[in-house]
Amino acid sequence: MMKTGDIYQQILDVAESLIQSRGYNAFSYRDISEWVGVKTSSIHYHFPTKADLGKVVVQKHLELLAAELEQILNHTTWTSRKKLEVFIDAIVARTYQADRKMCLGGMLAAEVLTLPEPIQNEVRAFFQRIEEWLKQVLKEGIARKEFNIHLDTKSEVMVMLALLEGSLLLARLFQEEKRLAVAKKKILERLTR
Amino acid sequence: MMKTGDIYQQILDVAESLIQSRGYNAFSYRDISEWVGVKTSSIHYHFPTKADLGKVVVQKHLELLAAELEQILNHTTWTSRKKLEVFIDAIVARTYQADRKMCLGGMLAAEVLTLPEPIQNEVRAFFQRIEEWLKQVLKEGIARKEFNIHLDTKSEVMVMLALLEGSLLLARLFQEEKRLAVAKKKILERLTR
DNA sequence: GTCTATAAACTGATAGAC
DNA sequence: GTCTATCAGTTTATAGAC
Repeated sequence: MMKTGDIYQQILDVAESLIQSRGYNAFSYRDISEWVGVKTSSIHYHFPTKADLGKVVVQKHLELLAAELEQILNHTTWTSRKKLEVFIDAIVARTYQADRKMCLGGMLAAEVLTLPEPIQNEVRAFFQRIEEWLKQVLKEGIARKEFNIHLDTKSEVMVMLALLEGSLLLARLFQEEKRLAVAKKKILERLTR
Repeated sequence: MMKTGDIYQQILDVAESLIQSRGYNAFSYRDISEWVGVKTSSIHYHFPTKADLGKVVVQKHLELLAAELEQILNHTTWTSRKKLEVFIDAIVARTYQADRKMCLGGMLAAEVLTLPEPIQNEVRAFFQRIEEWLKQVLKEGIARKEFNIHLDTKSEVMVMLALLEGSLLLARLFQEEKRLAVAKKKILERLTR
């Protein structure tokens, strides 16, 4: 027995999963139709165009992640380092460890030149939010003298994110989770030197 | 006036360009047809299936890159650091600086779960070759006491490549070439500390 | 080697019955 | 809200004439 709105959510979940594993250009309403068990016309009822669907997928994905990031920040007893560790673990858990999925944002970033503009904008918003959060944690760690005072937070955040995304891409290609462990270690090492 | 085999090469060039900007799943024989000026059936004459075409694109791309890497290595008067710089510049020149293209291997790595197996294997071979080369340069630099003796070359190579790929992805998304400059700087910094 | 013609499958999308 | 039926356009691919 399913409650109202359940199909709507199921469509979003399947679409998110398909984008993370196959990409925006490699999934169709038919795929979703088969996974959810409704006809493609029903999907169009909830999401008139594929661009609409894609946009909502990224929005909801960001909403959930942002809430999780907020929670991490609120753990006042955690060190800044611990917060970064939990963040990285959270990302890996919903990507590589979840059926070798890629980061939603990273996948769409690769396809960016083919995406409808509204989706492009959501993808940028996604990474901007993550970078803001990382910057906040870095500054906190510096203020607490936990991290190196001479860190350039702006470029340090860029490096952390790029290293994480690149490692997700390559770990998936080679099926080597070790690459993610290395990335995590090196990201954390950079901060205390 | 065009010599024999020219169409063959043109098809490869256009396909390579389309994959780097749009991805394997977002280009069609029709696209190539329009760019090259031949019918799609003529493309099938040269490359019976799309998988064949994709595979040859990656093979040739790797061949050219490998030759360039070989040449870099042969500059006996260059420092190891200089060799790495030239390598990074070469990658950026044929990606971001060439119409915001993505790295061919990186793009295909994102789509890996949707690719025909022969292409998947070529993509892995592509990155394996790059990593071998990087390892060689690192070891050379260490032997010359140019780089830190305590470097773990295996994981250091992973970090360099992941950071480069992630930066290409994000620089493209935000149209910020600065991200590539930062990546280059940080990659080189890691080696002498 | 390139063309015309054609096929069969798939795509995102709409109209209208229930 | 979901369905059936249908659309026009696209995709990869083949057969056969030139």
